[in-house]
Amino acid sequence: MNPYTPITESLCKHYPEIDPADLVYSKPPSADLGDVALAMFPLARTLKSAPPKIAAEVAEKVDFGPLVQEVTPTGPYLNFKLNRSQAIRNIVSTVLTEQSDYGSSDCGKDQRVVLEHTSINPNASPHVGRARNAMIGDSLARLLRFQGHDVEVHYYVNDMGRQIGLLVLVAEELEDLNFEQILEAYVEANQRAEADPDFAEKGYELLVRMEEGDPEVQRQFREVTDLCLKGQLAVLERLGARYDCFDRESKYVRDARLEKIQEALRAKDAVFVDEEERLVVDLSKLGYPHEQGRYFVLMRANGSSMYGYRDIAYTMDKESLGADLNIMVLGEDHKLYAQQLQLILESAGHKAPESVYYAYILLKEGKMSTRQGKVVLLSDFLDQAAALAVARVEEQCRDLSAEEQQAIAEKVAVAAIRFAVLRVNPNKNVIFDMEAALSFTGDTGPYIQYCCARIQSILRKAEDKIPTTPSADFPLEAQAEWQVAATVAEFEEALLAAYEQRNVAGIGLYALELARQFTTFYHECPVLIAESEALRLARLQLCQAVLQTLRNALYLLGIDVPEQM
RNA sequence: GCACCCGUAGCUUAAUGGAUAGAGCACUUGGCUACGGACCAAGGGGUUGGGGGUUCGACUCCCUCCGGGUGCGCCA
Repeated sequence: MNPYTPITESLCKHYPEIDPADLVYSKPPSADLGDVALAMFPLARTLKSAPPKIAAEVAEKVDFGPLVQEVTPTGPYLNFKLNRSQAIRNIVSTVLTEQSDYGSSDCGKDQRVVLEHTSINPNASPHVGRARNAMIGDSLARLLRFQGHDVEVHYYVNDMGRQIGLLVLVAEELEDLNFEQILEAYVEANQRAEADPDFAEKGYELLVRMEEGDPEVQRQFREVTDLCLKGQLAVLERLGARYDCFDRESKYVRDARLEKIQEALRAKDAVFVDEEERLVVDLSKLGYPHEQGRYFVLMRANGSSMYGYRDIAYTMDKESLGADLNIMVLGEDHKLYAQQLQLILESAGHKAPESVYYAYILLKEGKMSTRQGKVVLLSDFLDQAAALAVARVEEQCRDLSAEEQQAIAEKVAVAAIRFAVLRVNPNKNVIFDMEAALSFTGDTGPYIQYCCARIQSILRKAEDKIPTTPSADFPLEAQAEWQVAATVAEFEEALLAAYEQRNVAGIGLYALELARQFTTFYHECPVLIAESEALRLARLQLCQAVLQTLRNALYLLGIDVPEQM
């Protein structure tokens, strides 16, 4: 919602040539300048005049109606002092009416989306680095749905390939393999393959038999990957990530569509068998401009397929679902690979999906390393965070059962990790600081949850049924009241930016800002013991509106709001 | 070597090319007879990696150098 539309309308009425999209409202740098500011720069071209001149002229000539109490031109800016009571009333009323839809601009209406994310290799317990994909993907799915899209979330299960072959070999030697042992088994398998060429060769042989359809080998692959996937999903489930479809890579080994791709490549003379008998694509024939990354191997000499070959079939399969948007979340290490895949698909007249990239999560000590044990496992983090949180909850929510306390602690733990990861722009490396992520103070998910808990505490104590329509007598005009309401009004714009940029980081920063504004209001403006009944009710409604907005924002980040904590 | 991403306060980070670069952590000082102190108020701390350029105006765009991340023919 935009509470400033009356201003826009007045301006456009006086200057019909103005494009309303050029009117961008912002907060003035200092509160005594006014309640809302409007920059004149974008109007300079259409009105053929200098911004400061425009500001002065507009302030003198345009009648802005009852919402605006005062207009002051300040250089190239126009600063408005508003009838705050009226403006806040409009904002609160909108939120209380739209409730859990508040903030949606419904821009994805009637559009279907296929979104693939997470797709962790089934060989180990997910660490927080891998989980960045799941958190970004899951939040993106929530945002797309919130904006009206019909979203289908896909998870590609890499249930074959050399790594699984080696894992099967190690698994054979163990009595009963469980999920916890797989991380170790995987490391061991790789070390052995490096040291012992025969062992490595056995892995490749297993792969060939798998692709040829040997039922026993297929059973073994299935057993190992199922075990891994099940364990991984249990951890991802704690994060709140949900998937609609699991697509197994092994399904795409002998896909008929790959023949068509080969034909198209041959027609452009872009595929050849190299000196080591591999089937290779020469991407330079498809317009790839560099020497590095020019070759893309489809099949090994022994006839088994490479990952990319199967992925071509999988990508076409997703394309055939006919969605309006086809999006995948990828680590930045896949950038070149995705570009290569795109060239191949487009050469055969297919459309590659839109990629959303994210950079790696690093530790303060440097890169995460499985072999050196320098990883933070997601489950370990959640366990530690929940243990810390439950100690606090036991103190502060004594009337609750142990189960309820544990459930709250788990929500706090998830908020801590999801917020710590999602608030950073995805193209930047996240420096993951275990201590900071476990502290729950400052710019954190639990801080926002705490703000919500306080609001709910007020609402509980008020015991009023809060009407969704604010009364005509709505005496909110204090600075803190205005600031928090104005921030509430910015929600839709923040979500639209997140949607367009496919970047949910802004939602986290927005929620943080709103929570901070509310806390200032909370300390300055007593609600339950306000001077008048009208003021008390208006403030309760403002509280309700802030809570609703924070809930909606946190929902998009996959963070639950506990009633108490 | 080539390509892509990043570099902002001691640390972690924010800013559709626009007003005085905004927060959190840490540090200093103050605030609980409380609508919940997982909090608030105030303070110190910045040549936005270096150097050029474009622009009325650059953290933002272009060039270059330095530093970090990522990728570059039988891993997935």
